[in-house]
Amino acid sequence: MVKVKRMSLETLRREEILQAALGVIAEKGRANVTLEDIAKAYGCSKGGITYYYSSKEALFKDVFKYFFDTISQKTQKELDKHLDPLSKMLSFIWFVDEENPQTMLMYPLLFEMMSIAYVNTEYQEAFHEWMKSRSDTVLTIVEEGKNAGIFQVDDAAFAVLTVTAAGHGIITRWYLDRKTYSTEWAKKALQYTVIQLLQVKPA
Amino acid sequence: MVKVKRMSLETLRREEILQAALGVIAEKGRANVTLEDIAKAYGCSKGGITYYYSSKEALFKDVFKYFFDTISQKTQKELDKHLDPLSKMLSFIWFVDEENPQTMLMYPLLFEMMSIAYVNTEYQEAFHEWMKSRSDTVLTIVEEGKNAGIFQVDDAAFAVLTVTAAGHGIITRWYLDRKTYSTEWAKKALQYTVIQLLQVKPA
DNA sequence: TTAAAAAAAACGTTTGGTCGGTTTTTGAAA
DNA sequence: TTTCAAAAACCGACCAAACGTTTTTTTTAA
Repeated sequence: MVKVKRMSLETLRREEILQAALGVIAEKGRANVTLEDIAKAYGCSKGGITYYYSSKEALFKDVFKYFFDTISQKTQKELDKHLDPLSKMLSFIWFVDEENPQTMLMYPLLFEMMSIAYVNTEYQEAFHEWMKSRSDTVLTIVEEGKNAGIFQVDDAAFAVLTVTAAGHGIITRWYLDRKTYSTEWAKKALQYTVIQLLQVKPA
Repeated sequence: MVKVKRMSLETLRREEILQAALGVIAEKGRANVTLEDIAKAYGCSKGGITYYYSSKEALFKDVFKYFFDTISQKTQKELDKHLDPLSKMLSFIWFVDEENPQTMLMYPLLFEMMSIAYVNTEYQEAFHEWMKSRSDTVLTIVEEGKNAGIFQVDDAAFAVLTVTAAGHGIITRWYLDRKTYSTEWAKKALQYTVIQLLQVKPA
């Protein structure tokens, strides 16, 4: 971990605290989290937290930034494993992985994000930017597939928004109600929506 | 409003308070709502609220129950306007109606619901039951369409879960980021997902 | 007059932020 | 290498504000 050694102590501590906070939020729900909870989870006192974060709000903002960054990085990492557009589009099933605690932690944050966004313009704006950058990434893939004749859909931009939105709905329901929306279903559904909504050319 | 006259005063007051609470939640976000906010919105004192609701939690629970009921009723009402399965499936665009404040109020509640559900088993269970009943309703329609040869998808149960989940994602993104996910897009996307995911027979 | 309905006041708890103090680390001088 | 003062890191008691709930008081209506 050269990176860690290079970090200033402050940067390191802030990230450690932030990750602890994320865990506590995912466990108790944002509204029920106190500074003491976070301090306890991290293993320090309340003073230790306020030493690195001027306010709870500031800390939470950083948590959400971390949430965005983590998802973007993971997405990119999975995309880079594949070359052809169809495989890339199907790589998004990494979202459906019950065994990966890191991934599972992100869902509560997504829900909290949406709950804040509908009332707070700053978060709403952040959500908008996130969606935009995400769409751009996917659009490149879809257009490439369209040019290659793999995706036969007319309107690539429209299809991108639709297939990503559909994916959003699928993983949301999977996370919240795995009794009805099983893991098996979620994986198949993600695949099915890609095939049907991008109109993948039959083999 | 014969119904209202038949109600006991208590039932009436409870419903009025509940609706006021819903409005305040949608406006300020659940975590930031106090009893005084609700009292002010309703036009009474804090004591007036506690006279009819033993606790804030009890009131909020009723708000979410109201939320479920309202959506179910509205859904049924829209479904009843149509006879053929395809029209019925397309009737769900009532969700996308910026001009209907009643409808728009429901989105914040949906987001709050999900935020509570991931941490509270009681709400999680309620969400599950809601999804189940919703799926059953749609399954009837899809099977009818399948028998009539309108929907050519193989697995009706699978398709139902997928098309409803996709719809969930579409309306969610539409509500939260209308800059990227325009109203026009949302309506087209709902239609498109029905057609593609249920494999509607070409005319 | 009495009981229900509503308001007002009081109460007690929780919690985020502050701040003075304590411990630990750092780095330069001896 | 040791010493030691200054800075950084961290602790935790305390405070004030916010809030849900309970209790008391007032108003309304039958």
